[in-house]
Amino acid sequence: MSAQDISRAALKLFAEKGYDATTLADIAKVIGIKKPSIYAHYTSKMEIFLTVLHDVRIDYLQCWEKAVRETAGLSANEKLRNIFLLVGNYFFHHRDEMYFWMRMWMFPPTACNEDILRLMQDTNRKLISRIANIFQDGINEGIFVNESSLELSHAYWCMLDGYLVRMMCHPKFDYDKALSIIWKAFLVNSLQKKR
Amino acid sequence: MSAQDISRAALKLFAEKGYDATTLADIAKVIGIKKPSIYAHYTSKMEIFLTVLHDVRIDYLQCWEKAVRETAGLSANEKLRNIFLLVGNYFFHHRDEMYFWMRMWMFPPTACNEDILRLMQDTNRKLISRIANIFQDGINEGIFVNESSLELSHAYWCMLDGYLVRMMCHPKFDYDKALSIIWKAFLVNSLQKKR
DNA sequence: GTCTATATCTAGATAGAC
DNA sequence: GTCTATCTAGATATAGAC
Repeated sequence: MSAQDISRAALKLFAEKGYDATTLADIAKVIGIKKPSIYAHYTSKMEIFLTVLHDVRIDYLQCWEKAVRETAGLSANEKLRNIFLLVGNYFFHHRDEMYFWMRMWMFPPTACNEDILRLMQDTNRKLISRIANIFQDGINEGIFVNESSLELSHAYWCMLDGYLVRMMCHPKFDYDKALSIIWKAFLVNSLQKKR
Repeated sequence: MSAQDISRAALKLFAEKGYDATTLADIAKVIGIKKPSIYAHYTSKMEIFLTVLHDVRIDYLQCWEKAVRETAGLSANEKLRNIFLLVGNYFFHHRDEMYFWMRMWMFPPTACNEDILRLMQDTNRKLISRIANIFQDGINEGIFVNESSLELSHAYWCMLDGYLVRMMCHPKFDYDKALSIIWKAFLVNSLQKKR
């Protein structure tokens, strides 16, 4: 039994039920040990949570690095479309991470201190900037209409967050078909300059 | 002291901290009574929650009725834009209701039974249908491209949910400016038939 | 590292006086 | 309707044996 076995089980439970509703007994039961044994690996419940958060955050950021790398040669428009697709696909195949991340982002446990909340804000702000920069490139190249790139990024993130919300709350909905329509509705035509 | 004083205080706390992290002592303290006095008005914590949920749901649905009524004479395109605006505006001025509703929608308390979860699903499904019907009208009138109206509604709801997520998580962002850009990005041009 | 036993605390809920 | 006092259950966390 390793610390990682515990954090993996904890991720699943924190994602499903949230921090407050998950007990150490729940976690212990999943991996087949008793509650006090957890303290041989972690000093507190919060330490488990922070470990999970750290891991989920790192993986999520790596997904972004990968997405940016893979779309490096594309036009601004295609970059945006493919990053949307890659990030959406990442969470589609990492449901626990999605639930955990979104829960933490929107409704963090009250036990979290200011530093952790700030980390979440900073992390998301940086990702918003990344998208804004791509929009700015597109504007500079004359592909997009000249709007504030930050506001455009927020519009993009509305779509992305909304898409994740639908993945979480409408498990049956046809996410592939929806994705193509969402993208068609959002960006394919509307923000591009008329020629 | 009335049952409504209690449910009002509970709404605020449930919205901020969630069901699990809110204690009856918290609620009692806000309205200046002791914990056991609550039981003169409610039989359990869950009953308070269900009362709050009922009230928030009714108000939210009334907001929709009003939005539909006020946009009755408009074109499909203008209907969609104005409903988005009216619903967004409602939650902008009813922050507690927004946090409560979104929290319940995405991450309901584990103590909620199946009936309650189904009620949430049904409520949201109906609202999605409403938007789909407006899209269908627009398609029939030749205003919109001929895509599945249900999928178009999901795209619309991505924007709306994403917009609410930003209201919750980016309290400082300029929601008016964002709204106009979001709408421009989303629907003004892209789904309308080229003439 | 894992266990049993236990300490400590806090929650929801009840009893009964006023 | 509100209070004090209390019950009961379940939570995090610790002590100490193996």
